[in-house]
This record gives sequence, C-alpha cells and structure tokens, in this order.
Amino acid sequence: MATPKGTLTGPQFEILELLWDNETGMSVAEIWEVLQKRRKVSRTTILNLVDRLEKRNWLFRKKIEGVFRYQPAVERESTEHMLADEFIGDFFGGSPGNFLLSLLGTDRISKAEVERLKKLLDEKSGGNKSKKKRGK
Amino acid sequence: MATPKGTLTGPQFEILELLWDNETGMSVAEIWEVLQKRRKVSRTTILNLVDRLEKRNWLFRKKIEGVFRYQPAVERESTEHMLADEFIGDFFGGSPGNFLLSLLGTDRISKAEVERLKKLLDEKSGGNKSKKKRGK
DNA sequence: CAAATTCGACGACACTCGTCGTCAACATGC
DNA sequence: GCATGTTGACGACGAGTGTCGTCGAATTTG
Repeated sequence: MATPKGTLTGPQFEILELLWDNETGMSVAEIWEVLQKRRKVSRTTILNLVDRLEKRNWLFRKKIEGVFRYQPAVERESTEHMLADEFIGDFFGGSPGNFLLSLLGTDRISKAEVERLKKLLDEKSGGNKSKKKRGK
Repeated sequence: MATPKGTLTGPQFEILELLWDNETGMSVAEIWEVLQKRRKVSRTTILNLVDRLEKRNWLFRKKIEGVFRYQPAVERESTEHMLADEFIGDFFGGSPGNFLLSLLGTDRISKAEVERLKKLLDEKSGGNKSKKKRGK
C-alpha cells in the first residue's frame, strides 16, 4: 500500500509542487538548485526533506545512471483536496462557505479575483452536476 | 505587544473557539468539562494547552475567587483571517481563486453553499463602490 | 483538627518539524 | 597514483506538538 500517511507542511508541499511540474522526475540536486534561488537553504536540508517524504510514501524514486530521481506518488488534485478538507475541518467547522466568508471579510482579495470566483460559481450552479458541458 | 506569535493547531484553536463562545471567561475545569465529552482527554492536557496559549499571549487570565478564568486575547475574525491567509499562501500560491477552484473540483460543496457564496460575491463587487477605507 | 478534593505549576515522554554538518562511497579530474 | 567533486545516509540540534503524571498549595468536607 503506497498510500502516504499524515499531512504536509509548507516546505514539504513546495517540493511536491516542483515535482508535479516536472513529471519526468528530478534529482535532489535539481530540486535544491531551484529552491536555493528562492530562499537560502542548505542542500542537506532539501535532501532530508525529500528523504522523509520518500520514507512516508509521498514520493518514490528510481536510480537512473547512478542518481536517484524522485517523482510524486500522489496526484496534485487529490492532495490539495485533502489539505483543504483537513484545514476547513479543523478551523471552519467543515464548512467551505465559512472559510470563503472569512476570506472576503477584508480587502485581501482583489476585484479581479472576485470576478473570477463569480464566474466559477456561475459555471458550477448553471451546469449543475453533469460533467459534460451542455450547450445552453 | 500583546500580539501573539506563531500559529495555531487544531486542538489549540478548539480551545479558543470555546472561549470565543463564552465571552465571560472559562476556567480550565470548565473547558475540560466540555472537551472531555467530545474526545477522551486528560485534564492536565487541557491545562497544559491553556497554559502554553497563555504564555504566548493568545489568552489572558484573571483570578476570580481563587480560580483563573481565561479569555481570548485575539478576535475570532482576525485569527481566522490569519489562518486562512497562511493556508492559502502555503498551499494555493496566495490565490483564493485557486483554492475555490480546487474546492469546486468535486462535489464537496453543496448547492446551497454555492448560492450563498454567489450572494456574498455579489454584495462584494456590486455594492462596493466606496474605495477601501484605509485607516491611517 | 485531619482528610479529601480542587487547582495549577512543572517536568517528562515520544513524536515531528526544518535545519544543518559530517562521513563514506563513488566518480572524474590531473 | 592522488585530489577534487558529487551524492546520499545518518545523526544531531532546538523548537514545537499533544499527551500525561506528580507534586504542592489552597480549599472544602468530615
């Protein structure tokens, strides 16, 4: 059972993101090369993070020409869903609406975003549950 | 200066929630009495959680008739905002839209909720003519 | 009075986190 | 040969978590 356990933190998720965007797989050196430009971090730190993620089955690796290349063992979407569910469950009584409500409470969200959200919601409620887009 | 530092976890937030709903203040015994019904937890565990929260200025206390009564040192709304911002920042690139997109990806959000959100957004973009009131 | 209960301070435990250094294995350079 | 560089395993650190027990002080009860 390759299903990973536990949850993810920011730095861990950051690594997974990198791997999702490079489905061919990355070595630790490559991961570090990218992250080291964003913030000051040691190579061994990344190595350790990757190592622990692999040990808990968030990643898997293959040795290619003497070097380990890592790939995500989970899908981006389902992982995001899981994190969102957990967060909303812990802090917003399981209600996404409450969360959005809090988010809209101040001006921390741009007008363009508001318009985008409205559009998303329109599609959702307009098209109902059918996955196929029905001409309307 | 009384501003607390760091972030909150689930159990910590659970205690804060209780205190927000009882603005008169609660003793550790009262908090425990409630939580112990939800899950099996020892009195000293709650005591310790409360203690640490107080030490980091999330709570403050007053001794009333020989017993400490605790009250939140932060407002519910701003705390929720902070948690939401942090979460969105870590896992959704700071974009609430991305988060909502993920949320709508499955049917984990009810139709009633969708309608509610649409209404909220309408108020936000429709009625909001006045520029942000930037204090100071 | 003494005994029992309540309350809270404190320490301890096992765990995880992000961080980093050290070390050995292995390759490639001169 | 030997030196240099890359890779990865491993341990350690300080801090934080949730959990719990023990202890002493204060209060209530017999």
